[in-house]
This record gives sequence, structure tokens and C-alpha cells, in this order.
Amino acid sequence: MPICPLVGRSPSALALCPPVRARSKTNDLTGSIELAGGAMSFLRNCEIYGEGESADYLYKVVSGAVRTCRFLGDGRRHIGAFYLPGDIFGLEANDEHQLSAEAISDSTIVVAKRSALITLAACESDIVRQLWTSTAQELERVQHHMLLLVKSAQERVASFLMEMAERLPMTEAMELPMSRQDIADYLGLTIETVSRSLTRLQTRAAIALPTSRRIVVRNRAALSRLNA
Amino acid sequence: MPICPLVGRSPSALALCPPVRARSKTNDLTGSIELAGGAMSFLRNCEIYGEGESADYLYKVVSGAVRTCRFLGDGRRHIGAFYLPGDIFGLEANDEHQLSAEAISDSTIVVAKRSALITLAACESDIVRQLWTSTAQELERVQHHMLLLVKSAQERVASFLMEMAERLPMTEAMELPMSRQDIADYLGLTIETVSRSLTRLQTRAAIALPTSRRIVVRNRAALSRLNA
DNA sequence: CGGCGGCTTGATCGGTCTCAAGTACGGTGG
DNA sequence: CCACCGTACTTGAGACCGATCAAGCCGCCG
Repeated sequence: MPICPLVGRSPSALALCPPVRARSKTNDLTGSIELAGGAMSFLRNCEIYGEGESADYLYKVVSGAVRTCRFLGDGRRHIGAFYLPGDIFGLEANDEHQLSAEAISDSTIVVAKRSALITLAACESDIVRQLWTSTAQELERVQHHMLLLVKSAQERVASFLMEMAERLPMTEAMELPMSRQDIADYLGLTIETVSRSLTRLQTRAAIALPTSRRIVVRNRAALSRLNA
Repeated sequence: MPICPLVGRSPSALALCPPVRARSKTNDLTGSIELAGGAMSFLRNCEIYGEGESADYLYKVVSGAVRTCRFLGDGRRHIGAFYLPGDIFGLEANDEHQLSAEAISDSTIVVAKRSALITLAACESDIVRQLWTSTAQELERVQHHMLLLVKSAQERVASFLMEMAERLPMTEAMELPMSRQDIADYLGLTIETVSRSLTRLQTRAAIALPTSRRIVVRNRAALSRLNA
């Protein structure tokens, strides 16, 4: 894991980017978070928060991409989620983060103090409802991810591609922000197996790989057929 | 899958058991649910709700045990969770159930109309907060389960045993309500692998198996050492 | 040009699945 | 009481998928 010459490690650090109003309407909290917080920049591979730290803040991706991850005892890494622009992360059941969060690429993140939102919620009761909604969405995402993990390697990679095809801005091809290692840890596979699955999908003409991070979905039906 | 000579399939069916006040304090919703709903009985292997049905109700286990599950395209079954007395289930991100729920053993379940709770929430704003808390707990549980699924078979079974040891009433030994097939589908393994893992734990003196459903944890440290 | 990191490809190993018996237990009927 | 049965569980042998180990390849940057 590379060293992080990071810009802001703690949420009190200098905000390098002005808040950007997102066009995404996926989450109602969006506005509230931006009201309550400031924007920060994180360099590639920098930690945004650590596993076990107290979950005092909520985060929203403005640009870039974020992974949440956790190391198992034997050094293996598990990635719980990828967050793309518009996504909210940092929601926890307890006051402690279960996984740590890291920037996958240079990213701008809006940070809001959780307690500030709760205070806001006292006046506008809708905020609690919105926090609940966001948590429920996260729950659904994790449930879906759980289903992934009981499938075969080929199925997992196909599912991953379909997920990304929905979430990434797509013009013909999509540009993956994450490395093969990230994908492997997300899917519970090795990089070799991920790579082989991708080339196999390519030879079957389901996808094309102009470059290793750029993927064209040629046959969406073939992909979904692999989803078990 | 056996046929279900079930007592109540829809929440409007006759409640055979009077509401029982639970001593569990694991969830604040507990009281509200019981206020808003009535108790029902479900026989072993009966469906409580189906995948895709609208999620109009919340449920609380009074006695017995419940599994939520989903069938994959090729017939494999995935179990998302086991719910024991005191647990709340049926919370969803959307208005549709992602998985179906079935009674593992004859069970008594308290059912509350979701809309009734939301109405209640209009007066007592705490209810929304409690719904949020329950959802967050569920999220944490699923995250934990996700971590399970990337471990080895031996680790998964050991983790499962430790989870059950915490949740089941224990006096020396614990009595599992679920079958080996249930465990296998919960852990993403086959019954044979589950069985082999258990006997291996027994030969290593980590557990004892007086009967197949009754398990004594002999060496908790040995189990947790296997958790990776 | 050389070197390095990220990715692909190949050969082998091992863990889990699959298929197939064998065993323990509970219930039912004689 | 036992004989019988069906279900749930265990155990064994072999196949297969994905991990591991080990080269090679590619793009990028100095």
C-alpha cells in the first residue's frame, strides 16, 4: 500500500474545493449534507477515516471514487463498497466505523458533522427520515453485494460490470476508477481470477477492453445471463 | 421443500397467540410493534412473506426462529439472516421485500402494519428514530455476514457458531433451531462441507456434538482463532 | 533506453463441490 | 416390543474451480 501524501486527513482540515451542487437526485440528504458541511480533497489512496474511529461525520462524494475496506487477520483485504459521485457514505449503526474509507482516485468529498444533522433534525423532522432512507438504501446495497459473494467467479465479475455500467457515466465505454486488486477484494476473488474472467468475457464477445480500465459492454444480455 | 399446512399466510389471518411482552431490550421498536400489532403463529417451513411482496408490515419474533431467503436462478438458495426471539425483521429499503421469510420451527410472530407505525411516528417523533436504529442494526448485521462469505469454510462455520453462541439461550449446550441445509445456505457452503467442518472442530476438541442439533462450545479461544 | 507498477497468461496445487454410500434418529404400524 | 421407513446427517472418493506461484507483457515515466 503506497504512502499517502494526503491533503486532509481529519475533517477539520482545509477544504480545498468549494461545495459543488450535485445534479444527482438519488438521495434527499444531499442538500442537507452540503448545507451542514464543507468540501475536502483527498489524494489517491488516502484514508478518509479509519476502521474503529468514531463515526462523527457523514460524507458525500462530489468527484472521484471511494472504497470502504477492512483487513482480515491474515492480511487479506475486504472491500465493502465503492462510492461514486453523488453517493453518501459513513453511515453506521454504532458510533464506530466498521470499515475504513479510502479515496480510490483523487477525490472531492463533502463532509457534514453528524451531530449537526441530528440538531437540524430536531427542527426539520424530515432529516431523520432522510437519514433512515439513506441507511435503508445502504442496507439494500449490502444485501445485493452479499448475494454476489455466493456466486461463481464468472458470475461475480459479470454482476460487477453490470453494477458499474449502471452507476458510472457511460458514453459507449466506461472508465473504471478502481484497480484489479480493488475489484478482486470487492468480489472476494484474486486479481488473476478477475483478469481471466474479463478476458473470457472478451473472447465471448460480451465486452471489449480497449485498455485495462476502459470497458465496453457489447452484449448486455450475455452478461445478465451469467448472473445466475 | 415441504408443503406448509400453515396457520396464517397473510397478516390479516387469525392470531392464535396472545401478544407476549418480551423481556428483550435489544430494540426500542419492540414496544411500539407490540402496541400496533397482533401475534400470529406459523408452522415450521411456512412462508411469512414472499420475495417481491410489498413490505407493508414489520415483524418481531416472540418464539421460534425465522430465516429470510432467496432462490438464485439455478435453484441454489441463499439465506440472508436468521431471526431469533426478540429480533425484528421485515425492514426494507423499498416497499418490496428483497427476500422471503419462513419459519424455521413453529413460531409466534408479532406483526405491525408499517403505515400504522409511520402514523404513530407523526405524533411521537422517536419512532422514526427507532426505525432508523433498527435499520442501522440490520445494516451492521449484514455487513458482518458479508465478511463471513469471503472466509474459508472452517472460518465460516466457526464464526457461525460464535454468532449463535451469543444469540441463543445457552446453558452448557446450545440447541440449533436450523438444519444443516439452512446453515449451509447461510454460509454459502454445502451441507457436506458444513458437516465436515463441524466434525473437524469436534476432533480438535473445540466443540462437542451430543446430538447433531445440540452443540457445546468447549474451547471458545480455538473457535475465535479460526475467525481469520 | 531501462525500470517499475499494473495487468495478463500459464502450470500446478488445494479446498470445496459433487456424487455416492453409509449411519443415526424418530415415527408409524404391526 | 420390534420391524420398517423416511429424513437428516455423516463419511468417503473423485472432479473441478479458483488460489497460488511464476513468468511474461504492456504502458508509462524518468
